[in-house]
Amino acid sequence: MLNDPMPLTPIASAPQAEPEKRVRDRGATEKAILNAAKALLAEEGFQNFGINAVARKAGCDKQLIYRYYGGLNGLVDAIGADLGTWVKDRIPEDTGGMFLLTYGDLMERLSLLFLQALRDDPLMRRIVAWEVSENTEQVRRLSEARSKALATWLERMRGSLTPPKGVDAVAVNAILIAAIQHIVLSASAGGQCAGLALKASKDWEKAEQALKRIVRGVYG
Amino acid sequence: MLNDPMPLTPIASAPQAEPEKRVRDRGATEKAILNAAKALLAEEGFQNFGINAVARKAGCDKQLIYRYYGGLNGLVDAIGADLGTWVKDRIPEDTGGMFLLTYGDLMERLSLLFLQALRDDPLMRRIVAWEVSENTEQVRRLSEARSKALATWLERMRGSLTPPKGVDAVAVNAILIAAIQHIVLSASAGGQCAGLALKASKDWEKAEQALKRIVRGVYG
DNA sequence: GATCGATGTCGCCGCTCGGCGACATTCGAC
DNA sequence: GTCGAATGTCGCCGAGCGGCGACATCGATC
Repeated sequence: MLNDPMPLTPIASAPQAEPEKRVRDRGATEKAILNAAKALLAEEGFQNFGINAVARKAGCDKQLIYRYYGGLNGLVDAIGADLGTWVKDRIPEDTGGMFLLTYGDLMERLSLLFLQALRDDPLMRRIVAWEVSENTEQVRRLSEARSKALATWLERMRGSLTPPKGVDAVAVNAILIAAIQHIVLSASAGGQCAGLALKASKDWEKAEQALKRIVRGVYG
Repeated sequence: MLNDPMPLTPIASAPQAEPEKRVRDRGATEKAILNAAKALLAEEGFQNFGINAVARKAGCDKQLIYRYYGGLNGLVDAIGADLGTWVKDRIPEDTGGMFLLTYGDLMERLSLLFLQALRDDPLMRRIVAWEVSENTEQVRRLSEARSKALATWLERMRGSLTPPKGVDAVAVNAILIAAIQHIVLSASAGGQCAGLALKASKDWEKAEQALKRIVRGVYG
C-alpha cells in the first residue's frame, strides 16, 4: 500500500539499480501521509496517533505534515474529507428501494448493512470509539464528517419511504445505530458484549437475528 | 462523591505544603490513592490516566502506588473490586419485582434504570468508553469486574421472571444494553447521537420513550 | 551558470511519562 | 535507649512526545 522507505541511504554503494532518483513529488508525499494516517488510526487506534507516529509510518519527516496539512488537525480534517467516499462505496444501486415495501423492510435492511459495513471498516470503528472517548477539536471535526457521511447514506437509502405514524423515527433510529455501533465496538475490543459472545459467525447470526427482531418489533 | 477524610485537600488542585503535619497512616494513604484514581478516571478519562497523574492527584509520591498496589495494574484491580459496590447502591429493595407482571415490564424498567444509572455515574461511563477503545491488561481486568457487577445486578433484579418463548433474550438484551451504553457515551462526549440531540431533559425523554417502545416491541 | 523557491532532512528544545534507586522520617518492639 | 522496619520523599534515567529553527537538495527560470 505504502511505498517502501526509499533505500537511498548510501550504505554500501551508489544505487545504480535506480536510474532515476526518487522524485520530489509533493502530491505523492501528501498521499503517503494521508494513507499512513488512516492506516495508523485503523490499526493502532487513537492512543498512539500523533505527529511522530504518522511521520514514521509515512516514511517522511514530520515537518512535512506541518507544512502540507498544517499539523495534526489539518491532517484529521483531510481524513474527514476522505470519509465522504464512504457513502459511495456502500450504496448498492440495484436494490435502491423498489423491493422495500415498508419502512420496517428498509430499516431491517439498513441495520444489517450498517452492521456489516462497520464490521468491515476498522478505520470507521476507530473513529466511533474515538468519538465516545474524547472531546477534542480533532475528534469533533472527524465526528462531524462521519456524522454527515452517515446521514447522507441514510438519506439516499431511505428513498421515499416514510416511518409509520406515532413513532419517533429519529430517536428510535438513533438508538438502533447506537446499538449497532456499540455491539461492533465491543466485539472488536473484547469479543463479546454484555455476556453475548461475538466472535464466530454463529454468534453474529444470533446478534443479527435479535437486531432484526428488535427492528420488526418497533417498525412492524 | 467520595468521602474525603482529609479536610486539607482543596478542590481538584495540587495540595501544597500543609501547616498541619501529615500523619503516617498507610490505610488513609491507600484510600487517598484509590479515591484519587477513581476521581481522575471519572473526570479526565483514561487518556491521562497514569502513575504520575494519580500520585499528583492523591498528593503523595508515586513510589507509594508501586509499594501499596504493585503499580497501576494493581490499582486498577482495586478499582474493579470497588466496583462491586455499584450493585448494592442500585437495587431498590421495595420494588423487587412484585409489581412487574411480565418480562416486558421488567426489561422496560431495567432499561430505564440502567440508562439513568449510567448517566449518573461518570466513572462507569469512562470505564465503558475505555472498554471499547483499548484492549490492554488493565482494561480487561476492569471490564471483567464491571461485567460481573452488571450481570449480578441484572440477575438480582430479574427475580423469577422468564423471557417469552422464541426470543433470544441474551442477544436482545445485549443489544439493548449496547444501545443504552452507546447513547449515554455519545451524549456525554458530544451531546448527541446519530442526529438526536441529547442535552436537555426533553431530549432524554424522547430517547427514553423510544427505548421503551423498542423494549415493548420486542418483549410485548 | 546563477538564483531562488519548493521540497525534503536533521537535530534541538522543553516537557511528561513510567520506573527505580537512594535517602529521610517515624514508630514500635525489645 | 536502640535498632529495624514501615512509611514517606527526592531526584535521576531513558524514552517519547509536539513543535520548530536551520540546513540540504533539487528544479525551474532567467
